[in-house]
Formats: sequence, structure tokens, C-alpha cells
Amino acid sequence: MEISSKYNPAELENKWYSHWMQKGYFHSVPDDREPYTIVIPPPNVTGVLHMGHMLNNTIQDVLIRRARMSGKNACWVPGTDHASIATENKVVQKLKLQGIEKSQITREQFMAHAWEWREKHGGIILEQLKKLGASCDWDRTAFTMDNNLYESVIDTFIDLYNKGYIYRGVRMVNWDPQALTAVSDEEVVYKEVQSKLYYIRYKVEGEEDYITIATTRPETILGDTAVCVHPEDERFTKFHEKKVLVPLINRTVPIIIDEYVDREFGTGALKITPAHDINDYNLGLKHKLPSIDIFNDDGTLSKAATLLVGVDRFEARKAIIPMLEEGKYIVKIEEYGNKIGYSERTDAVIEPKISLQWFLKMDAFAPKALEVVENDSIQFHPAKFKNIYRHWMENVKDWCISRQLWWGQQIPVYYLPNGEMIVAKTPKDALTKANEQFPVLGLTASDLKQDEDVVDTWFSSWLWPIAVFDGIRKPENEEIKYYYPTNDLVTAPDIIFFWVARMIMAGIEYPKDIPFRNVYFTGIVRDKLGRKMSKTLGNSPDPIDLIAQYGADGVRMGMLLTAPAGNDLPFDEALCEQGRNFSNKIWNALRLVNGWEKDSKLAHPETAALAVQWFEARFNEVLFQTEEYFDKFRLSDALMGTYKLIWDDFCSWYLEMIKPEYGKPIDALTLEQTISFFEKLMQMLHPFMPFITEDVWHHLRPREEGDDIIISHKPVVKVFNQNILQQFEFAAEVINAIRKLRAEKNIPFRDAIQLQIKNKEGAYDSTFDVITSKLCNISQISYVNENPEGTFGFVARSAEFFVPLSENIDVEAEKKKLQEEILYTQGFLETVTKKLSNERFVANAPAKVLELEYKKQSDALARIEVLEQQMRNLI
RNA sequence: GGGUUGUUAGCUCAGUUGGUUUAGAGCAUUACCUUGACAGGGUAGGGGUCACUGGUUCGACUCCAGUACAACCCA
Repeated sequence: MEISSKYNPAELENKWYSHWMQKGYFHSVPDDREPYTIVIPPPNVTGVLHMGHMLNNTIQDVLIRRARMSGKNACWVPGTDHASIATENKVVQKLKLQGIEKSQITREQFMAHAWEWREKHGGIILEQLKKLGASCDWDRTAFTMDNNLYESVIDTFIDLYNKGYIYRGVRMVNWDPQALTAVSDEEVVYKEVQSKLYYIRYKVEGEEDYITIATTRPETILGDTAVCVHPEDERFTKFHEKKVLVPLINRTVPIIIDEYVDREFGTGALKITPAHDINDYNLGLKHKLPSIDIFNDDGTLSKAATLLVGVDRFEARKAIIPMLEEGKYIVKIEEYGNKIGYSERTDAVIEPKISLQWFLKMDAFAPKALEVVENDSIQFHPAKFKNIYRHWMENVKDWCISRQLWWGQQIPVYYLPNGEMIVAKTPKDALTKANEQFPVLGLTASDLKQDEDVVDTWFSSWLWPIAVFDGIRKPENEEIKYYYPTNDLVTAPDIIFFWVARMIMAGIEYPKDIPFRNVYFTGIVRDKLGRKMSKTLGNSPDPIDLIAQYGADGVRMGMLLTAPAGNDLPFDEALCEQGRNFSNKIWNALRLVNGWEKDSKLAHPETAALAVQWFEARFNEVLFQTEEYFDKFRLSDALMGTYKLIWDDFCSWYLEMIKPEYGKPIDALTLEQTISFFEKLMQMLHPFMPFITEDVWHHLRPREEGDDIIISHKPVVKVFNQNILQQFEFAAEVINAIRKLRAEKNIPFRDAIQLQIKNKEGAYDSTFDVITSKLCNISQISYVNENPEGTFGFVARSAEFFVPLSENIDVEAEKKKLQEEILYTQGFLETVTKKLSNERFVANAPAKVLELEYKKQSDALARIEVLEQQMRNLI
């Protein structure tokens, strides 16, 4: 069969993916087999594939394919989340372009636009995953706003409310004035910025004295309700019990005394604006201060500010300076570097704001969720994340679950005209309940007003592993019982709290069982400069372009090779290149094997028989190691082991051993055994490189319909011959030495050489002589007792080897080399001897260690003797 | 400011409960080879006082303490 000398992935990848889909290999239904389940960390529905997804989903696909080939019922559930803030933001922007303001349309109209957007852009990322080869059960594709998931979220809210875990509270929240919603602490990004520190003096009431404070936000003085000083700060003792006038507006506010104040910072006096600073808020609570909210939701100044009403907060800051200067309130202005919180979603500066929000109490959940990780019911890989998790769980704060948005699950709370509220699944239920509770009111549907807000997106994704199997609404259904708990979760460490921790909580609360047994934390994909890859920086390559260039297999391998769990991955295209080169290597090995002509009459050569025995052992040795790596989730090590097995052991050694002379046919048995090895290697590699392995699988033999590698059973480790592996290691040492000698002496490979071996004390094993002869083009191997004349020699272990040479030996160069080797061995001997002459070592070290040291010593001595003998021969 | 993790070859990383031939791998690099599966190849080399300083021990890359630097998380 004529096949190209280069592997062309593009066409074959489409072909095999369609084939797998058409055969329904990715689809899972519960049966008698052991299940193996993964739920995808749902990407943002409006997102596109980035390198982080590539890494993450490649790992999941490796795990799921491996499970499938282990005979398990593998089920990988794909899907997306609705990403309320990001999506709503995009829809609002899109409507703006059409000249529509969100405020002008109804909630229903807005939702229709949002769904339209989702229909148009929602599937992109999942289609991209197919290019990567992801073997997801696409029939199960879920979305956090699907009816059943939506309903599950509402049911959960009601249930938790009834259990007393959900409450409504006044809290300082992180307000995003652009998205017009509160965001969680975790969604605030702090950035170092250069700003100014303004020193402003406040007149003491009834006196010609002033107290100076320092602030970075002079516009907030309009909301000041106190000035605070440290009780032991003598500079301010005279002001205790007095009042000051807030500049510009002359509001009288008290001087309060609290140890909270940092005497070293600024002037030691602090202005207090409870409505706009979390620390001030707490002080305000403590000292019973009023709270004046001077901002509107969109970040402009409100009527309460009395000045600059309607002006944006940053404009107001600029505008208030000249006003303060005019009133001679400004003492000085300093440059100052501080950290400011930005919204992760919109990049707007976060405004701390007092507002009414819904919270989920964490104290009922955190201890149990911590325990299952502490006792290893759930294992983290790498385990270091356990510490981070513990620290968070022990300091957890209540979860703010409401968001001032429309795109999401609307909070099922209904307010009554009398100020009471009813929590119910539908407006109808709410009305019934309301009338039961307050029959005198005679309420009608229009009297009930549902809470305008939706719940946080994480409040739906924390149910993901349960809800995709409809386990909230129907806890006893067939699927949840079969697939839950899922096996492994693969995710990025930055959502360990948002998502991983909360899924564990939901699991313990609802199905009363952990959601997964292992959590594999991937690294963060960075660019060469160590920056996180992001769309805003534009430093991320388009994964689809990479696949076009290197093949999906190449990219998968490139990502996995340098991605040990939890380590960041500085991405370099060279890694994909390595993957592509590997594809090509396999492809060419296939070309070689397929190119051989079979001759059934030929006998099975001794070299081939030995080679087969050796490779059989070697294969099982590496397979065993690989299984161990998988057990420890060391995927990059498992891949590297397989890579070297194929490239080095199979291609460089085995194929060279059995290769027939150029143009000659091969015997049937050797060919069959080689094809069988090749098949097993492809099965080992399949989870990592699914496409090329499937293709090679079909090129190796004619296959029955449905005999596809993806559903084949991977090889199982067999007991292997340790002895032959050791014999080969020695033979390989000798072969390498001869190759080196040929290179140094410029002896071309086509010139056959002779080899003489002085085998003292039976150190050398002749088993591999036939192979050594073949690989080194040796015409004759003979054994001698004396050092022959006119030969070049080398030492391997304590046997000596001689190759007759026609030309003269460079005595000086040889002496130098020998001398270096003697020195090294002597140095080594010295360290061993030193150890052995240490009485305390001999007395304390275990017998096994001691024995080994004695062996090292005798080996080194023997080796030095041989080397010195060689040295003498040269003179 | 508090916490977590890390620092081993030019780069990315292994190094198992302290002893396994005076530290390993992949990539990169150097020299040579290469019409016969593969230049996207082959062979052979070079490259590290294991961040630093102490301590424990017969023995430390490995355990402990401190220092420096870095990353991440939380305020």
C-alpha cells in the first residue's frame, strides 16, 4: 500500500470522529458494567475555546477513553453554564447597538433576546471540543438554564430557605456599577494603581481649630457621618467628645474614639463613611452612626450627596478638589499607591455598597465539606490544595447568592403588600400560601410581587453533577443512582472555592454523598512571559489554528507533556511540534512494517525470537509503570513513558533488531508478533492520541465492522522476564560502545568488524550476541583469555572488548580517555571506601545498604584494575 | 498585613518512607552521520557545588529552623 511519508491529520481526524459518532461509541446508558463518570466543568455558554479549556478537556478525554478501554461504562457529560453576568452584559451591549436600552423593555422581552443570543452563540465551544476529539456523550448535553436544571435550582432555594439556611440581609457588597449587580468577593480582582492621598481639614464645631484626615476618595466626604481617632493618640485627646463640620456641606458629625484607627497612617484621624467602606460600615454599626448612601446604582452621585448630584463618581472626584481648595480645606496632596478592586466580568471599579441581598449560611455546610476532604473520601491531586481548601473552609463567610440581573433563575420569593414575603415555586403556589397565611387580606395575583433578582450562576452550577442526572427533582431515578457519585473532576485551581467546594456541599446536602472521588487540578496556561493567557491581553493562540497546524493529536500531546497536575504550563508551540513529530514517527513505523513482504516459508530467525522475547518483557514493564502513573494521576509521566516505549524501545531498538535485509521478505511469525506489539502500543497510546492510533489500528490488519480501537480492551500487564531486561541492558551498553568506537575511528557501518571478548569471571552474558552482531554489523564474535595485539579495546562493567583495527591507534588520546575514566572510578571508590571505613556507618546502616556498598567497592576495584591493565597495554 | 506553595541542567519538570554506582528525563544545544520507514531522522557528547545559612544524623536534593526570591490565595 502506498502511503505518504508524512502524516496528514486533518482529513483523518474528521473521518474518525464522524465514524465514532455514527457508531454511538460516546453514548452511555446504565447497564451491568461498572460506571465511570465525569461531568465537564461547564464553560461559559457564550465563550470560545481557549488554551485552558484545551488542557482541561484533553485530560478529561484521556481519563474517559482509558476507562472505556478498561471495560467500564464511560460517561462524560458535556454542557455549558449560563454565565449570568457575562452573558447579560453581552446581550445589553448588543441591544444598545440596536438602540434598545434594557430599562425600556420588560423582563420577558429581555429574556427573549437573551435566549436568541444563546441559540446563536451557545453551541460554538462545544463544537470546538469535537475538533479536539472529546468523546463526550453529546446526547446528554446540558445547560444550566434548561428546564430541569432551572427547576432544580428553584427547588433547592425553597428547600434551603425552609431549612433556615437562606436569609435576607443588609450587607456591604461589591457593587459593579456597570453590570448593576453585586458580585461575590471572589469575583473582585485587586489591582495596584497609582492614586492620590488628599489631606483635608475639618473644622471643629464652635472653635477655631481643625482636624485633618487623609483620604483617597474626597468625593465620599459628602457621605461622612463621623471622624474617628485612636483613644491613646495624644495629638487628638483635646478633640474627644467634640464635633466637626463636614467640609462644603457643614454637616455636624461626632468625633468618635476607636482602637481600630492606625495611628501611623495618614494623619491618624479617619473619616467615617459607613455606606461606602466596609471598615467604616463596621465602625458605624459599633458606634450606631447613620449611613448616608451618596451614590446611585450606576455610580453617579445621588440626591443624598446634596452636591454634584448626577455626576459620575470619578468626575465628582475631579470636580470636588477645586471646591475644597476654594474653601481652603485641602492641606496637601500626596502621590499614593493602593489596591483597588475591579469587577472580574466588566472591569469596572467596584463600589462597596450597602444593599439587601440573599445569603446562604455556610456554617451548616463547611464542616462536613471539609471533613470529606480531610479524611480523603475526596482526594485532591496534587494534595497541596488540601491546605488551601482547609484554610478557606475554616474562614468561610456566608455566600451572597443574589445578583441584580435578569438572565438566570429568578428568586422564588414573593412580597406582599403588608411587607411579608412568601417563598414558593410558582406565583400560583405563592398566592395560595399567602391566602392561607393572611386570609383577611383577600390577596389576588397582582398583589404579589416577585423578587426581581436572580441567583448567582454558581448557585446553579453547584448542583451540576446532581442536576445533569435530574437527581434533585427525582432523587431515586435510575441514572442518578447509577452514575452518582461521579469519579473524577478535572478543573482549574482558581475555582476551588466558587465551584469545587460548593459542589461538595450540595452533594452532602442532597444525594447525601460526595459528588466525585478525585479532583485533578490542572495548571494555568501561561504565555512565554509567564502571563495568564487571556482574551484581553490577546496572548492566547487560537486552539483551532493550532489543531489545523499540528493535528489534534499533536496539540493534545504537546499540552500534556509539560502539564503535571497543578503546575502552571508555560505554553510554547514547540510542544505541539514535538507532538506532531511523534505522530510522524508512528506513521513512518507503520510504513516500514506495512512495507514488508511476508514469506511464510521463511524460518523464524534467532535474532527475531530474542527480540520478541525482550520486547514482550519491556512492554509489560512500561505498561506496569504507566498503570501506576495513572493511579497517581501523573498523566504527563504516563505519556512520557509511552512515548519513550514507542520511540526508543519499539522504533529504535526492536524494529532495528527484526528488520529484514533491505529488499528481503520477512517471516510470518515475526511479522505477526510485530503487528501484535504495534497494536498494543496503539491501545496504550489511544487515550492520549485518539486519531492516529485509530487510523494505524485499521492499517495494521483488515478489520471486521466495529473492530475499532476506541472500544477495544487495553492490554493487561503480564508477568515479565526481568532477567532478559537486564541482559539487554548490558548488551545495549556494549552496542553503544561499539557505535561510539565506529564513530570515533571513522569506521563506516557497511564495513563489518570483528569483536573479541575477554569475559573475566563470567561478567558478560552472551545471550544477545546475535543481536549485537546484527546491530553493529559484526562478522564474528570470539572469546579470548589474553589481550590481543593490534586491537582497540573498551570496558563495559568488568568485561573487556576488543576490535581489531587496521589503522594506528592514537595512543595519547586513548591514554587520556583511560586516565579520565580511572580518575572518575577512583573518586567514586573513595566515597564508597570513606563510607565503609566509618565505624558508625558500618554499625548503624541496614545490612542491605551495607551489602550494596561492598558490592560498589568490589566493582570499582575490578574496574580500575581492568582500566589500568589497558593503560599498560598502550605503552 | 495573613496564609499556601515553590526554588534541582539553557527551558519545562521527576527525584518515592534519608543510603540504589560521587543527581535523572523530555525539549533545546554541539559534533558527526544520513540516497533504503522517518532531516519532522540517526549516533555520540557537553551542560547542575540540587537558592542560601545553620541544625539533626554514621550519612541530607530528601528531615528541621532561619534568610532571600517567586507565584498564588485571602484581607
